[in-house]
Formats: sequence, structure tokens, C-alpha cells
Amino acid sequence: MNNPSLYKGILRPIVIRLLEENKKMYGFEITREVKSLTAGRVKITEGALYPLLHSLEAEGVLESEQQFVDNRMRKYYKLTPRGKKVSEHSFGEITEFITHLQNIFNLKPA
Amino acid sequence: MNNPSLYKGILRPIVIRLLEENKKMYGFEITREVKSLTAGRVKITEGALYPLLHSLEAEGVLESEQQFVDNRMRKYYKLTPRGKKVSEHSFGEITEFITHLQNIFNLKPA
DNA sequence: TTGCCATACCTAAGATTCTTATGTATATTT
DNA sequence: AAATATACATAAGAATCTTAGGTATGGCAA
Repeated sequence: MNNPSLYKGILRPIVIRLLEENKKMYGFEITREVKSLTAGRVKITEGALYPLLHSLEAEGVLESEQQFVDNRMRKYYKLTPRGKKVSEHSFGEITEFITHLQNIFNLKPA
Repeated sequence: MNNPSLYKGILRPIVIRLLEENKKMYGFEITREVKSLTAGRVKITEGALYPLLHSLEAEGVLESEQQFVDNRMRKYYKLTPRGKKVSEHSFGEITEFITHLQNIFNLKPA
């Protein structure tokens, strides 16, 4: 992506949001989805994603389930009930975050 | 602020943008301005700000000038000519960043 | 007049979050 | 046969911040 450091701190809410909208996803799918939603400009690295998924599961925000498709392992993640609450809160923070950015950068839509 | 880690990586473009719009500012003023632009929600810590200002100056993006007001030192910063080019580029990155967030979080303004 | 808050600068240690590099394995395409 | 895509994973190090301190001046309230 253009400037990776802009996205520092934003990966966690992205993952939570995608799982809220798509019910269940596996890691590799998340990286593809983000690429697709940003015209190939935002590339989530696996070195960031997989440890994050593990810690979200450890926190009880996500739960996982393994499946085999075409003889390849997939680890599907979905939000737990607690994760759904976290998701609502996280979404509120993000909308506020974007509003703040628009204020600071004088980008308020007319 | 609500979730500080969201703002990781965003401080540098904020400082550059404010200096582009305000011609010259001192550190403490920057923290107040950001607070004011975000209804008190975003608080830049001095431990992040001052080292950043120093490194931006070392990079040749900013230049500084000291003044005494009411017997208190102020260090005013402004963009160098090179800083102005950096500012344009940085602004482009931020607008793209916000667009990507709106895509990912499904927040496109109607 | 003493203590507290605001202004105004600064640094250092540590936490958090990422990148980069590497590893394993299977399936498909060239 | 080799490269590319899929799909998981970890570890070392870089980048960016928070937290916690420090120095100093000025104004206000107890």
C-alpha cells in the first residue's frame, strides 16, 4: 500500500468489521477482501493478520473452526456474542475517527 | 482520546497539514488546535509530538525559529519549500486513506 | 505564600502494532 | 520442472506511540 504506517492500529477494527458483514471468513480471504475493497491498494500482511486473529480468539472476540477444502486447510473465524458487542463499539470508534480526520484535514463533505 | 491506537501513524500527516494551513505554529499550539478541531476528543501527547517535530526538522520538512512571549519560550515551526511538496503528497495519501476506510467500513457518503 | 493549574519546552523506557523474512504444505499453471 | 496461488504459521526487528518523568515561568485561589 501507499503508506503502510497510516494503517497502523487500524487492522483490528478492519478484521472485526469484515467478520460482522460476512459472518465467517478465513485469514487468506480477509487479505483478498481488503485488497478488493481498496482496488488493490491496501495489502494486509500475513505476519500482521495471523497473530491478530489468534489474539482476538484468545480475547474471546472470535471463535474458529477448521475445514478442509480441496485438501487445503482453512480456518474460519466468526464473531462470538461478545465479539458482536465489541464490533458495535469498534464501529462507533471508527466513524468518530473518520469524522475527526475530516475535521483535522478540512475534508468535510459539503 | 477514545482509542489511541487508531491514531498510530497519523500524527505526522496531521502536523504537516496544520502547518500548511496555519503557516507557522509552535508545539503546544498544535496540541490545542487538534483538541479544538475534534471537540476535545483527540489529545496529542507531548512525548510523541516533540520528537516528531525534531525529526521532521532533521529531515528538512520543517524549520524552526524561537521567540519569547511573556518570558516564555516558543519554538515556531513552518514548512520548508521541500516540506510543501511533502505536504501535497501527504495530503493525497490521507484522502486516499479515508476513501479506503469508507470502502472497507461501508461508510460511503450517499 | 503556598499550592495548583496552565503554558511551554524536553527526554527516556517501555508498550503496541506493524513489516520483513522465513517456514510448511498442497494445487494449478507454464 | 519450476513458478505461482492458496493457506496456514512464527520470529526478529522497525516504527510509532504512551507513560512517566524533568525544567521553567506566570497566574490564581486558599
